[in-house]
Amino acid sequence: MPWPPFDSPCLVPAPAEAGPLGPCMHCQVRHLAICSVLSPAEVHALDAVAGAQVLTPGAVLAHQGEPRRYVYTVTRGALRLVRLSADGRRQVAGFALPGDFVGLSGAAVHQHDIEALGETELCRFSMEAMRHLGTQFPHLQGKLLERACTELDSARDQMMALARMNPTERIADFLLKLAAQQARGGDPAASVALPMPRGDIADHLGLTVETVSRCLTALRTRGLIALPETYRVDILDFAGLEALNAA
Amino acid sequence: MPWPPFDSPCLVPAPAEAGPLGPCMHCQVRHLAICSVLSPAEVHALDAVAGAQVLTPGAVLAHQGEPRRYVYTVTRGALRLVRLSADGRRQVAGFALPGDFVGLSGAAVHQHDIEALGETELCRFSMEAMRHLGTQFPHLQGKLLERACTELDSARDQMMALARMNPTERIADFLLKLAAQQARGGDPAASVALPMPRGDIADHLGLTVETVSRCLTALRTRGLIALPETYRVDILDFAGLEALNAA
DNA sequence: CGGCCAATTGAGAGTCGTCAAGTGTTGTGG
DNA sequence: CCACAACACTTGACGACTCTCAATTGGCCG
Repeated sequence: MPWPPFDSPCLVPAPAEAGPLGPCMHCQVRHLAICSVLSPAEVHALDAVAGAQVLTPGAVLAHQGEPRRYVYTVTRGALRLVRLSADGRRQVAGFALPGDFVGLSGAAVHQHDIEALGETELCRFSMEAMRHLGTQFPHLQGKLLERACTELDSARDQMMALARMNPTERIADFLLKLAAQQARGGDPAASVALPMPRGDIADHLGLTVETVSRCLTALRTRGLIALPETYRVDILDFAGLEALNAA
Repeated sequence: MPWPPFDSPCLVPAPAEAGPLGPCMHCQVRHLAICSVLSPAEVHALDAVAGAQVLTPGAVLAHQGEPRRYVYTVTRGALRLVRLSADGRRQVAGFALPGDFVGLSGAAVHQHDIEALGETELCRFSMEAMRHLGTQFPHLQGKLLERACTELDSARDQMMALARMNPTERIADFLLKLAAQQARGGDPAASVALPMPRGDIADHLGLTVETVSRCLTALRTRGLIALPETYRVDILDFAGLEALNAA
């Protein structure tokens, strides 16, 4: 089984301030990414056009170049966004964890392959329905804009990492971001699950598998992290990792 | 005078399909980036909250960390967005040319220094006014979302370039993008102005000044470009350049 | 128990960054 | 009007770092 294990469902609890809204009738989880500040009427309208979907490990949700028809929120598992160039070079644009929204793009066709890491559950919305809801509820569109801007900020962050950090710094930066992403606003946990194989990390950070492995070993040797399992990292020294990428 | 020359005002004509709208009363140019599909009422409302601003070469429009109060459209000249890390590493996140919109970000404070390359003219909108207009005209918010998504796509493009292309390919990619950006939808011109010094190109592409210089020389030697002036590149072989970055 | 795949570890080579010198242009001051 | 100084760009030599290639280890499943 080449796929990393998913022993925990990774269900993210809804924030308390979301109010007394029930969970989505389809995926049984709030659409955290876009709903946490919406009104009950808006959440209900979203639920009405949502559909649940389950992916087996390695399943491909969308292919590069296909017309885009849906957007998604991840409710369990994880996705990777992969771009392949004509000559075979591979770039992992990012990973979507529970609570993340997938599908913010200005293009009419998919810019990436979207693939499931482990068993993954999604909530699906047709883009047409989203457009309709957007005109009906300006608040929803404002929320989407906010989210797009946040994504833009983190994309620029990643550019800085790729352009100016050495491999060890990129790994440290990646681990800290992953911890924060999994914590979803709460305190980052010291033990971070790596839902993706080394090759995906490498292609995400512009490195090779060997370099990723060497850097992880180096961080472990320096006492900053521990590697209890292949697909798990324990962060022993947050400050030490942060000091590496003096952004 | 360390600043690249700006002999042409770079004023971009409004697209014909924009309809019979007059130019902005402040900057005398349509706010192309956001107005081209807006209604007359919306454009008028935008004009009413706009203010013109002129920057001298090297002037700093905003500092990293300052609270964000305005968003801008560039109408003449060019801007660069610069991020400096604590240990002095420099990253140029991007360049804004006439017609570009500056200020899409989810953060409350500026993530970059914004500096003028050559003499530059802007049209300025307070973020508060934009928010107000957004609720008043959902169409405007939709247009901003669309634009944010486009920016997101190009940011991911840039990540691919930084992660997986060698220096020569990055330069080729950069020149083609710059040509397209200056053409604004029309056919890219064979002669491309470089409003920025070599150091900015280097910090934009994650390279050093020396490497940028060597790669430009290499492209010239291979007959793909000509360098009639320091701050101008003639593209002699579009297909050849595109073949380099087989994305 | 053996095969398969991913991850790790090691050795060698190529590329790009660093340091240094040289070239060209611009603007200033004699 | 010319000389010089300042600055950016270019070119060259060298070295470090990361990629490539190869072998080994480790875990999971048949």
